[in-house]
Amino acid sequence: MLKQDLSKKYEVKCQSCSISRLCLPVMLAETDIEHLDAIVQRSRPLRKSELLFSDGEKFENVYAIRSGSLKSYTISEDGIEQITGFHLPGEIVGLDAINSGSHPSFAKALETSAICAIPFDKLEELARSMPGLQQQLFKVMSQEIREDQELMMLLNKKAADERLAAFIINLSQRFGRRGLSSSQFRLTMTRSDIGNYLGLAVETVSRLFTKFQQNELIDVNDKEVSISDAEALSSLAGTRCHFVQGEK
Amino acid sequence: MLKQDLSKKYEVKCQSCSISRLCLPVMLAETDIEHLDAIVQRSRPLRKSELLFSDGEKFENVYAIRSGSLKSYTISEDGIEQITGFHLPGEIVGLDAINSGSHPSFAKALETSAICAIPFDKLEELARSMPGLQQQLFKVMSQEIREDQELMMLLNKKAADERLAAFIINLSQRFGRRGLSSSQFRLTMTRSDIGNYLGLAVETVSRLFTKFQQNELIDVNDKEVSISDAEALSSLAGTRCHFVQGEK
DNA sequence: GAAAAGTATTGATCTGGATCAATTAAATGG
DNA sequence: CCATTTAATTGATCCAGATCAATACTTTTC
Repeated sequence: MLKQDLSKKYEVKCQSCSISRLCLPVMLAETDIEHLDAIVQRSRPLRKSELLFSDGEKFENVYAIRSGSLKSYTISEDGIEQITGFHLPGEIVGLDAINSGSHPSFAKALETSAICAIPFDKLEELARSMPGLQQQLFKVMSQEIREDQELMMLLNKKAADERLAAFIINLSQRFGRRGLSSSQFRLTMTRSDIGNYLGLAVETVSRLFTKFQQNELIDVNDKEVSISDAEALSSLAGTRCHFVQGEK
Repeated sequence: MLKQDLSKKYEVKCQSCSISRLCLPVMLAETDIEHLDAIVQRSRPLRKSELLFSDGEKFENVYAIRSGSLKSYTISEDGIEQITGFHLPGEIVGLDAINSGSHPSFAKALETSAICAIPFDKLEELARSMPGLQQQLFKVMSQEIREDQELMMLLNKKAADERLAAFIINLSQRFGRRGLSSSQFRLTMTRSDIGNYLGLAVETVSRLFTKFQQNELIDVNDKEVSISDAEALSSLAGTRCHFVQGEK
């Protein structure tokens, strides 16, 4: 590869980014996307286990995921890790830092991941002149609030198997929306991560994967999952499949 | 009271509102507050158990609480209620509806409560010309996201007594910030509401109140709570060594 | 102001999932 | 490549808190 290519290697413009329709530009006109693109900073991809930001770090950017996946988590005073979310391409990470001015959580790559850093002060300024961008920012944050409410229901009111089923269905839908198979995918997080997120012990998660397999709901081979009976899994999850079928 | 007074009865302007420093106007100049005040709609207070909005209702306003308290909650398909938050004066309710355009939750008054309705389209428009207001909106939403993360930690990783202690400490701090006593206050929600919110059975909540009283952490008389040992209660809410026995 | 409905407390019992323990499998790194 | 660490599975045991049950108290309604 030529030298000049290296410096441009990660320069996928918003205009040509494959997941822009799931990301901040979703509501923007072509010319507006260019303005957004102009403030976006791209750097070399994060490798597995590398941190995007840490608790206590000064808040300067929010981050859009272009490819790969991350987990975000907090660590309490007594050193206990709590995973607060898994993030896929098109999603915005770091919004929890706006209020205090410093990140209250960590974000770590679960696999090699390409990230766009967006300086928040510039984004705010841009949002003032671009109604569609302001709206999209409000929507993204609103959605995160709503999703946390659903998660609260999951953690407070659902049994272990319902939680795991909901988790798998949720991942499936999110993969589907990104143009990937919603019936077959690779888990980039460990069983322990899943348990941590869902408030279950690793052993319970492992046993449930085995049980789901025995009941022919899914076919699981280590990290590789394929959904055999989406209907039954959804009904166990207790969530209506609000996306009409037709995805492969 | 004279007739013309009735029509003006609830017209407490933002400029003279006692909790404006905790509400949206916090970062605004006097003239900006006037603009905000101009779009705020006030009506007769909600009485106990009246709904501010319901799941499925078209999203038009966000709401600022002037006095009283509310709970917000979702109801799953199988009819199970999940309380997602309790709201005090100065807090903004309804932000979870921005994304979908319709409310995904209910908000119900826990006592007689004065509410300001703020048309969101007008608020968005105003935010474009008022950087401080846009910033405050982002901050309020960011804070809600961060608080939900903390709650997730509480629900996933903490024992029943730690959850209730954290809940009481949290309420105490919020009352304090509103110029009320942080050591003595009235719970406006039922034991059942508290249990629902914290993922505990009513019986467990009731038993814990009794136990906290016996251990002289609090003094509780039905809805009236006074904190006797804030130090101990805080430490219970935060860190706790799982190996130490000694409680009977 | 009596009846009904909702709220709170306390005791007895039961159980889902945590914890402990052991083994196997898969990454990681020197 | 082998060695070490980390991840996953499966079995056995245990317990925090749910559930069931009974009573009392408090608020609402007619």
